[in-house]
This record gives sequence, structure tokens and C-alpha cells, in this order.
Amino acid sequence: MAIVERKDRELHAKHAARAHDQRERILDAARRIVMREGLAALSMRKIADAIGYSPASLYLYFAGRDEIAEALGREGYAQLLAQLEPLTLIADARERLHALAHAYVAYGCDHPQTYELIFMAHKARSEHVGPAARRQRNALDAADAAGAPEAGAALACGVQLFAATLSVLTPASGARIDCAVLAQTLWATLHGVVMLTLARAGSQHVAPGLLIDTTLDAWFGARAAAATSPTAQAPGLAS
Amino acid sequence: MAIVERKDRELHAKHAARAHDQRERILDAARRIVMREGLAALSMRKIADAIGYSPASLYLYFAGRDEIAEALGREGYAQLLAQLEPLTLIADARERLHALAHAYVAYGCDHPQTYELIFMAHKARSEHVGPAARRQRNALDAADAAGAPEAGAALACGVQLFAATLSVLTPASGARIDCAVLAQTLWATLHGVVMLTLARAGSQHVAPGLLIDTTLDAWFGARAAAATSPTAQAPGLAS
DNA sequence: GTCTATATACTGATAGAC
DNA sequence: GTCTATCAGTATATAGAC
Repeated sequence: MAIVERKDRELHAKHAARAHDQRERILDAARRIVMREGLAALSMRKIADAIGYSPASLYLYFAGRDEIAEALGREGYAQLLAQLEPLTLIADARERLHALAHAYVAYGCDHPQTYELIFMAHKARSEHVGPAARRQRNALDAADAAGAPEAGAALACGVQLFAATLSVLTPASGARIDCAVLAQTLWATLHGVVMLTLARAGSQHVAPGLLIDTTLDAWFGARAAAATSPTAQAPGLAS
Repeated sequence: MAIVERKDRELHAKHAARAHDQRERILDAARRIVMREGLAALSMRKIADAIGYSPASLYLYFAGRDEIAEALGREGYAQLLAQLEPLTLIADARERLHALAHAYVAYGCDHPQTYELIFMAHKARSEHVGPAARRQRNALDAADAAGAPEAGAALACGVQLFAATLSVLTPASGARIDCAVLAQTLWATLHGVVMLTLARAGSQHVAPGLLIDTTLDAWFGARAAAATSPTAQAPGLAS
């Protein structure tokens, strides 16, 4: 009996590992497609072609296209947080906030497709969808209820990163401002900068880095110049 | 000869007017669909069904779906500007800026589909598209070159509205800031507030009006209270 | 001018053979 | 577990009859 149980366990573990590997293969292919052609171009057929599967087989590992996209979004969000987190170690609050803000926008501008994926989860849920997608959505909602982190909560957790730093800074204006609200406001600004930069809106375009600096300067006054290297900023952004 | 010419002119005018009417009918139907079901649900079939046409007939008046969507976007932008323009008459600069900012965000939040249309033109041009859409795009670019206002330039013109007001206000911080850059920054913030509000991102959501007030307070200090009606703000936003 | 009919190329998703 | 074959849609776009 013990032998049978052990064999059974091993078999299950093997299957689980294999299933996990297949999910990874699918996600890898999906990620490549989204990076190359954008989220809108992601389809089950393309993923299947990329890994030499039939479209039908994908449904053994994912409930549907939306679940794959959501998994990619979660990945992207973790990646964004991973880039921001080490910056919280910067001692000077002013510099820390500066670095966080620039890094956030740099990430969004450097990885537009990933950034889109991160915010897609919200839109997908509030949009009108066809009957098939609706069925799919119900399945996803059930998965959420079962313990998967809700995307809104995940994003809010990112805002905490800013709130902690903002709490030890005082605006140049005399206004007393709730630092949680200030964090949301800053986040909105950064999000807006990313969106406008990606949309290339406004013919005479202002560099995203300058927009961030302008906001922080308007809030807290110009930074003490020269004390720190003025060009040491997040990569990918000429400010 | 004169009679023939006149008849010819009349005939042309009649045809042009009729074509214009048909375009309007098509745009009306398209607008209704977008308002009800979102931009993604806009299709030639649905428009044709709505006005009792065959899909083929629509191609007599528009080059394709994208041209219809772009026309709607232009309409929406004009509508947005029309709502902002009267506010430029407010005498007090501080109040004027406040009213403009709230009205901008209110418009975006109250008309999410129209707001999406306004910004869609940019995305559509920078995204990967199929061969048919590419052909279509070339036609549109040609139309632009022929004199149609470019969407980027149009949006930039909206920013001028803010720049004019910002030029007569001084930030609470001592920082000297280019008012054109400040206008772009404010615009980014307002755009971000709209986007985040529409995405309902962040579980514990902060009211959009509060985010705007927080930005303006951080920039220029808290408003002189009580002097003006504190609740007289743009419609649709409980701040 | 408007239609029907059709071409072409997709999509997500499923049933059932192997 | 994977496949083929297919369903039931979607789309843009065009040719040719009336």
C-alpha cells in the first residue's frame, strides 16, 4: 500500500511539473507575440503556431486567451515592482522619490506592451464582451474569488511605495495634504506621462523626464542642485 | 451654355448635400454604437444594420472603419474644447484654472467612449495593422497631408488653453518653471486622473476631483476658502 | 446608389478520433 | 495529451446585378 501511494505521489508530481512547464512554454510564446505585435494581436492560434501545438491543446493549460493575457499582466507588474523596490533603499527622501518616479515612467515607456498588459485586467472586466468572453469572464472571477490577487489591489500596493516616501516630505506650498491622496495624485501624473508619451500626443513633445521633474519641483521646490549627480537617472529617459 | 453650367452646378450641390447627409447618418449611427457598446464594438456591419444599409454602401462615403472612428474622434475633441472654452472667461486665474481642470476631467469621466475616441487616432497610427488596414492608413495619411488637421496638433491646441492661464500664476514653490512645460505636466496629470478613474484602478479609490485639487494645491497652495462658492465645480464630479 | 453575394482572413472555442 | 476538423462567429472589402 505504501509503495502504491508513493508511486502515486511521484506520478502526480511529475504531471504537475510537466503541466507547469507547458504553461511556461505557452506564456513564453504569448509574451513574445505581445512584445512584437502588441496585445491586440495575441491569439490562441498564433501562440499554438509558435510552439508547434494545435490551438485546442492550449485549452488544457489555460481557460482561454484572457487568462493568458492576465498571467502576462501579473508577470509584468511583478517586474515593474522589482525595478522600483531597490530604489526604496535610497537614503534621501527627495532623491528617492525622484528615482522612483523616473523609474516608473521609464519602465512604462520602455515596455509599452507590458505596461498595457498591467492595466488591461481592469478594462477587460468593465467592458462589453461577447457571450463566449462572458462565460470566460465568469470562470476568471471564480478563480479570483478562490484566492488569486485582485489586480486593483496589486496596483494599489505599488502606490504604497510612493506614499511611504511622500509621508516624510512636505510640499513647498503650505497646504496640508494627506500623503495617501498625494501618492495617488503622483501616480496619476506618472501614469498620464506614460500614456501621453506612448501616444506621442502633442506635436511639440516635452521629454517625459522633464514632465516628472516639473511636477516634483512644483510640489517640493527645485532640488538642491549639484549636490548629487544631476544626470544619474532611470535608464531610457533623456530628461 | 450658361443654363447648362447652372444646371450642372445645382446638380453638383445637390449631390454634395446628399452625400453630406448620408455621411451624417452614418456618423450618427456609429456614434450611438460607440456610446452604447464602446469603440471596440464598432463595425461596418453594425453601422449598416442600424441605418438599414448594406455594409458595402458605407464604403461609398467612408474609406473604412478607421476613417469613421477618426471622424467621431474629431467631433469629440471639438465638443471637449467647446465645454472648456467658455471657462476661459472666468476672471480670477486661480478659479479659471480650477474650473478648466475639473471640466476637463469631468468630460473624460462622463464620456469615456468619446474620450477614448479622441486619443485613439494616435494609437491607431503607431500600432501594427493588417495589410488591409495599412492600405487604409495610407489613404488617411494622404487626407491629412491634403489639409485635414492632424490629431496631435489639435490636442496640443487644447494645452494652450491651460498654458495661457498658467502663465499668470506663480507656483508656491520658488521654482521658475516654463509655463508651456507646466501646462503639459498639468495635462498629463489630468489625463492620468481620467485614465485611472475610468480603469477604476486602486481598490480604495480617491475621487477624481480630490486628485485635481491636490495637484493644484500642491502647485499653488490651498485656495482662498469661502471667498467663492466652494462647491461650484464642473458637473459630474463630486470632489 | 444601393443591393446581393462573395472573397479573404481572421477570431475563440469545442467535439471527438487517435 | 494531442490532434484534426469544425462550429459559429467576427471583420474589411470588392464585383457585379439591378
